[in-house]
Amino acid sequence: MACSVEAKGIEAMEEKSDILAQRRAKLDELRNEGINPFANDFRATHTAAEVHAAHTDHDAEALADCGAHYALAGRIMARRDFGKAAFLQLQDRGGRCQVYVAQEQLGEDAFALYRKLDIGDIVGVTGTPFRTKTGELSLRAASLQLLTKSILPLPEKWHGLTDVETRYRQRYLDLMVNPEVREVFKKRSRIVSAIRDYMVAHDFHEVETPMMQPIAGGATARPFVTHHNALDMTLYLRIAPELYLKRLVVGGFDRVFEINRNFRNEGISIRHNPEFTMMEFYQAYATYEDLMNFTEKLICHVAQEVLGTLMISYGGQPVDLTPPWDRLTVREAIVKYGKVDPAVLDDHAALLQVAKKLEIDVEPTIGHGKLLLEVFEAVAEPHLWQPTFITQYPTEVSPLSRKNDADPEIVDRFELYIVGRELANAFSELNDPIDQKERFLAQLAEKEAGDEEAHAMDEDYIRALEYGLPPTAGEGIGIDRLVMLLTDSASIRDVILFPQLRPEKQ
RNA sequence: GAGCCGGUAGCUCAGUCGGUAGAGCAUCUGACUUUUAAUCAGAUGGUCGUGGGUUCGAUCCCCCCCCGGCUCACCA
Repeated sequence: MACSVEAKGIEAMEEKSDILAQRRAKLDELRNEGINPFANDFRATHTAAEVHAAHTDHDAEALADCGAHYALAGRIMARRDFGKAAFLQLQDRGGRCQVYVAQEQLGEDAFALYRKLDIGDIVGVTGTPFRTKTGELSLRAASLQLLTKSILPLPEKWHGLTDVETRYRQRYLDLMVNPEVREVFKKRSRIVSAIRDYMVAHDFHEVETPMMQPIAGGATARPFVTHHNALDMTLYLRIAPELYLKRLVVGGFDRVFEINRNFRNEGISIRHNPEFTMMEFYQAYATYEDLMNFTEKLICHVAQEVLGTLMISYGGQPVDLTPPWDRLTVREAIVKYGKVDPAVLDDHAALLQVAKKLEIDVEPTIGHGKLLLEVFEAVAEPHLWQPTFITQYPTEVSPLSRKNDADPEIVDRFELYIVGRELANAFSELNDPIDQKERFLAQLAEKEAGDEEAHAMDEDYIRALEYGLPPTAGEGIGIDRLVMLLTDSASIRDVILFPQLRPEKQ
């Protein structure tokens, strides 16, 4: 018995020293005093940003006379106590506002409550604006109410939260204490809105197509596999919406777009997350050349709208988005950046030698088109820092693109590169059902030969083409990568709120 | 999947050529009615990522594993 009493004593001591336990004890104390630590009867009239905006030009005298009265709600991010008065930083969705709490204004009871509050608590404050000695616009609290008690301590006020793992796992904390992170995600939202507005303004119709597909088509990538119990069937998370969107063009939606997630069961890197956001859009009676012009205008519109400039910087290097952007063919890019003799580009054996010299790992049986693309990616891609359209892709690597009328070895396709990264991929769509079926069959042969990423046969898509897909051009724009570019973010995880991580160890 | 780097208090970090650890901030107690990382005095706080090995003794050395970052591979 004596033993258990002693154990209890130790437990109590440990509890007293533990911040979580201290905060829990405060919770109980507040409840015992009849205060609801999770009240929901406060209505803010303004945000911190609105208060600042209303009084930017007001000096102390003007403020005293303005007669304004505000109710703000937010989280206490900092406090500086001076006995019977204190300053605190209140943070809401619009920013921060300093609040001056003094026993003189609040009264003894309310001030006693204030003293029980902690950094991290969410409160409602009413009061009048004034300027402190140092000129900071502040709210003189007339009343203070606890709205939500926080029982975990916030990261440090000066260094903040820098541990990358914690920032990704506990994004709520990251957003709470790192204002620049909040800005990135606000910007992301504005970018998506600007894109959507631009598309709608150009008569595109927004749609949503299946994320769970019986055939994962529209791209070459390994899919995630799942199972529907009631239908007892295998389903794939989509790797692209392409084939569904084109079905809609067949159906008469001449201009469609979708901004949504794709899922690809592949490696994770600074540029790849298993789920990522793409905008795909299709325009009937247009060609890939029309889309190049459109893409320039779209991205410039977004940059101008969100950043107010076309001269941006990424990773410390300038990027000039001013149109017109450079246009190079795959071959021209290889010659320009790889210092490769143009004659070699048509000589398979010689090009294989070039690839070998570049230490590109290629199968000896590789097709010429694939080989060209491999060499292009090795020698040219890293140099494409300023916005550049690359055209004339080999037919072999473009199973859904329309062949060029003059040269069937290439297709009417472009990819857009900025800061050495592929940002968009577009082509005039293949709308000949017989040609499409043959390309699917060729892909099928590759699949049987062991290529896991080869495109699957989609009979219904062929059927749709047999009804007639008007001449159409389509494009996919990687939204995450565009956001990375426009927010100067080094990692895709910095523009995805909850990037994929392994589960936290318990 | 491979290579390199990292994991120490709530947060940001230091440290121990092997003798069970420190600082700042946060927290607690006290002082303080215009601060701006407020200040001053005192105090609490750690299974040093997990498991094993070597050793009289491991947070430190060795091995396995877990988690993360970067590079590469796959890809957008």
